[in-house]
Amino acid sequence: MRLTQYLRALNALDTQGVERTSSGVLAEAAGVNPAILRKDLSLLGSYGTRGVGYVVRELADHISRTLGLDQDWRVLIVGAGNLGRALSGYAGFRSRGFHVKAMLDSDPDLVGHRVGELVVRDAAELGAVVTEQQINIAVLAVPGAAAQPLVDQLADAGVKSILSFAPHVIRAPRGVEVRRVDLSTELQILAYHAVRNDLETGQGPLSGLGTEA
Amino acid sequence: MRLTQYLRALNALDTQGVERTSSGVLAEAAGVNPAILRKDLSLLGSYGTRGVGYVVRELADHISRTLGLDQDWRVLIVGAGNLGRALSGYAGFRSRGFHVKAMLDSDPDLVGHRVGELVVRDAAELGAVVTEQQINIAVLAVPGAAAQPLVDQLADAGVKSILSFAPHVIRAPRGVEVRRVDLSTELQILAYHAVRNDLETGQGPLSGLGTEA
DNA sequence: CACTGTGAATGAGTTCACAGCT
DNA sequence: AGCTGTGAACTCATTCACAGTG
Repeated sequence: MRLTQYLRALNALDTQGVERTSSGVLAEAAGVNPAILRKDLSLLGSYGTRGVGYVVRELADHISRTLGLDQDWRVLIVGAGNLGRALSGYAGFRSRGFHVKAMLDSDPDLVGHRVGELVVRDAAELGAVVTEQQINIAVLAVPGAAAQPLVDQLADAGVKSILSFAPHVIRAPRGVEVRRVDLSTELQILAYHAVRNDLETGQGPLSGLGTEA
Repeated sequence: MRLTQYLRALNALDTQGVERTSSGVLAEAAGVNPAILRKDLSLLGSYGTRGVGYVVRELADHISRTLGLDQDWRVLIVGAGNLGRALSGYAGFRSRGFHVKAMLDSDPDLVGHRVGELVVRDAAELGAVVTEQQINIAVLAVPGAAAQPLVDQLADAGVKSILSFAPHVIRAPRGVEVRRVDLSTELQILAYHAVRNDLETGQGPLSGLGTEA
């Protein structure tokens, strides 16, 4: 999503005290082509001023609202392993309106332990926790095989947005958005490119193949 | 990269004792269209048998080689915070040929501490560590602002593949592949979709906008 | 005869280029 | 004069549909 990049660039400009900017400058900062930036923004309904450009603060606010960053997101982390714990403390979340409200694990040895300000609760309580904490986003930091059942349970509990770190293809129930981040896959893609570059120096016959994870 | 998904699906089939498969079955398992799967595989030079299908093990090996998973990847993790530590212990890495060989941090309080089997070393030693440990992939788990200088240093040291978790747009030096995983961005994209679905139920006027992070 | 490999058709997303405001 | 907003051209990826083959 390019909007997030624009927002970052705008915030950077804002901190620097810049009040107005143009598609050229902003596109440069966000690392994209000016034309597509203008198209995105116009599509978004945002009004720049012809001959002048965009008002930084105004545009930033507008994008923030569009991204839903003005509302509070209540996050549940499932899996209290290393990754889950790292995520719960991740600074970038809080500052953008994402609040980690609860943490679950199925391992009895972990249940009851403190992680930061949270106490790990039993995965069996999933439904109750979602309701009680009014969770609207879940993050799965669990082994691959555990992911699908959890997604189904979360969907039943009414969670419509899930970010999964499990290395498994997931069937998302209707109306539920699942995004996957697979760390091994990211490294594999790097490895793949490294091999290609070493062997062929440049574009071999294999291009495309969906560069996305 | 779809190859990684095919490989996962193939390995799953292999463990189940399945010896042969078809583009239909495999595509289903990988969650893609059979046509593109065949196109990918043919492009890759792999030979299936018309009227029969693909030999699971053979194809899996072939893809593994193409992805460079038969060679050893020596990984350096920069940043020994929560995320860095979680990554260093991530089980999915080792099993796919990625070996974390060293860990750096610039915080003197962390330098010298053990993390798993590693001892955290000073970020100032970056060049030396890369050479000595023959690092070929680096993972950045550092605050946003620190990323760009580190990428430049890594590039100078000869590292050509970098995975960054820093929330910053990065200028990749020539010949260096940088992939970014931005956790906040992932959540923002989810939040964005959640808002859209709530308000408009379905495809509003805003589609496209580069669904990739 | 079933299933691969692939040219041709479609479609999505990006870039160009310029008309239209301010 | 300068910069946005946008139709039209283009590029790249995906899907269709079928000829070719074991």
